[in-house]
Amino acid sequence: MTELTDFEGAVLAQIGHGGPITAYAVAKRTAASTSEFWSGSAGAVYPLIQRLAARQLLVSTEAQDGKRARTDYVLSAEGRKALKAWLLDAHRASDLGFDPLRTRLVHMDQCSASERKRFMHQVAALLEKAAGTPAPTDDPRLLALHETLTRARLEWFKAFERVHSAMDEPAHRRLAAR
Amino acid sequence: MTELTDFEGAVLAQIGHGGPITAYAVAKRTAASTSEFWSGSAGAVYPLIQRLAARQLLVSTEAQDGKRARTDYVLSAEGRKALKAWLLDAHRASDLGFDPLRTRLVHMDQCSASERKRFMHQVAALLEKAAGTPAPTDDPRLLALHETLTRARLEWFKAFERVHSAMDEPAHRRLAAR
DNA sequence: GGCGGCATGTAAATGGTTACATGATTAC
DNA sequence: GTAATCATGTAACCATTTACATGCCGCC
Repeated sequence: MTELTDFEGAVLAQIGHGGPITAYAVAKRTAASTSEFWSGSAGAVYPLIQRLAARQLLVSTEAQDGKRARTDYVLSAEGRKALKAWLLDAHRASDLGFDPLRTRLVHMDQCSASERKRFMHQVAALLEKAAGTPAPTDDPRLLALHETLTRARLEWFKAFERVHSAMDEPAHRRLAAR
Repeated sequence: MTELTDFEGAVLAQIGHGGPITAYAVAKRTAASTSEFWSGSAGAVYPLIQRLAARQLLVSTEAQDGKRARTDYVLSAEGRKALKAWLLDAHRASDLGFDPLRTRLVHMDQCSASERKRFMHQVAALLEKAAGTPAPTDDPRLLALHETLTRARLEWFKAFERVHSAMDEPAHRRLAAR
């Protein structure tokens, strides 16, 4: 069996936690998550869940809601095993992944000081806002995760800003400022 | 003109900084970056650069290295404009993006305490290692960015660990520990 | 009883990955 | 002089996105 992709793992984990659950509900929750990295579109989620079911990681049960057919999914034993292998993969977990902010900050030297200043201001405001907004959940663990994450992100950004702008100052100003 | 993807932006930025440069060099630098999110494979980079050139964001010049043909690229004026629009997009920049660690931590309740403990240990070790390894560059700004980032990531992880394990303790132990 | 939006999908386009191909160059 | 590796790609595959299709439900 080939390894789960990260999206497959995330969906499997959602089903493992919330199941029995429909593909529609998985899509909606994904779409509502704090990151915009996965859109949670039907076009992604329905085929993905069908693939997982074909691999026997999910078992489906047909149900009827009045006149509308519905398919509910839960993890199979195999599915739970695959989920754990994905979840507990420390090497994959500790990669940096993709951060649109980091990706841009690396190249900040390619714009003028005023452009940079304006950008840093805007970003700081958006990060502050994110840090002030609780996660869309009532699970205290997820709230804590989101809070520590957004706060750490903001602190990191500020630390970088300090270092970066310190480097902008010519040496004599840096000395004079002591 | 449609918006640049993040990978297109990152490649444009590399060319803007290092140009004139070949597709091969861009691919190699991408492959050597600290994140494994983009593989930097020829199959991704060559077509991407061809697309950017077709959109007139790059200008190419043919050169000869002994017997081997080579194509060098630099930004056009349009290309620099597009790069800045991508680079200074504060809204896209402040999204969380994709973090394989965050994606997993959200679901840590789905494994046993011992599995979780082992995982957290392994991850902590890997993050410590990353924080102790300087970025593969000699640009002091990038070094600083990488250092603040890896340190912040480690601090965030530890903060989460503290909160999470505090929640594991039954109330009387939490009180007794005062 | 018609209309907005809910629930369930499918189709085409896009963009990245792995794997392969091919000729030039370097190391031994 | 031949094996490894560099440099330049192309091809087949795969996952995700946007856009579309369709029938059901609740509401006015």
